[in-house]
Amino acid sequence: MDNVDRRIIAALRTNGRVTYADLGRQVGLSASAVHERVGKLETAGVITGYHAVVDPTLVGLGVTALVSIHPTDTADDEDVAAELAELPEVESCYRVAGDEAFVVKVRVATVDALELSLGRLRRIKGVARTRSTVVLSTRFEGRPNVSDVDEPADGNAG
Amino acid sequence: MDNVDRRIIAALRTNGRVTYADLGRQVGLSASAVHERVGKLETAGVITGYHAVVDPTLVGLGVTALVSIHPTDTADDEDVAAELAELPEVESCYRVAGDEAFVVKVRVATVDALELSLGRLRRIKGVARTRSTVVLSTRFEGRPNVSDVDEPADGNAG
DNA sequence: ACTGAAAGTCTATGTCT
DNA sequence: AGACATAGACTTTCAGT
Repeated sequence: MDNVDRRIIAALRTNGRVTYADLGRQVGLSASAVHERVGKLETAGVITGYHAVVDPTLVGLGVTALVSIHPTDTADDEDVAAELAELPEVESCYRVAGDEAFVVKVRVATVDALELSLGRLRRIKGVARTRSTVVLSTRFEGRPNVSDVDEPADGNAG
Repeated sequence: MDNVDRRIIAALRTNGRVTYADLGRQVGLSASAVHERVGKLETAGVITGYHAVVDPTLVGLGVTALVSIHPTDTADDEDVAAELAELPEVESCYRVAGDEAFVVKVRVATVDALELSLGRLRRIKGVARTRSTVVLSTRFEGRPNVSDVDEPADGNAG
């Protein structure tokens, strides 16, 4: 993982559909060299995928909520996580430190759908109670944190 | 927005680097037709971008925290949001209903860096206090919610 | 809105340095 | 690890329906 890799990653986080040829121009390598590096980054699990991002309101998912999930005394984390994964409206799922077991992000069409979803969440074995925070607006989301990538490539491959 | 569009979106959410030729095969259209549809979805703002997703631990960002930001009585939401946007470690920022003004997701390298980041957050004008929840593990994140897309295309363009 | 064709570009692989 | 060559695939545009 040298600076060239970091710049490739930054470029792909910014534009996941950039061509290898373009990437090569950006980092000063041939397309085939970039192709090889990206392949290795994918194989190594550094790059886990490429995804289109969609405006949720324009696809009928205008209601977002952050839901804290408090476990029962006898709850099994893995079982709870597995059941959360079954619910398509649960977009993200974090196991957290503190009173709650999980914090999940739920995305649904309407507040009615949110109510139904919360009902499903509460019915999961191991869930004692939930606490919902409705998102009024998403200022930004999933921004790439590309701190130290602006430097020129150093050429010293790792 | 017909079923074909929804299937195209679902495919691009799953694999943002899929080719138009492939997409065409998946939805039963020519590559040029798909190209045109995707262009329209982008122009309409339905598809807002394409991004590579990276394993945070493998790029030196192993510590994630969800931070509730409680405002002062005189806080200006927009100013606070603008200042949050300046901090690269703040990956997502939600304006929420309830006691807190914002919930943000912070991604940093170490707990020391988290402490520094929380200091920066608290120093923002309009921030009264913060409440941090450290993420122990991310079970899944940003999953596509593609509910009603498995049906065959109906061919009735909107 | 879609198809099909055509020109240019890119990918993916192999060889060589 | 990367450059270069290349065959096949893909993109992008345009005329036609």
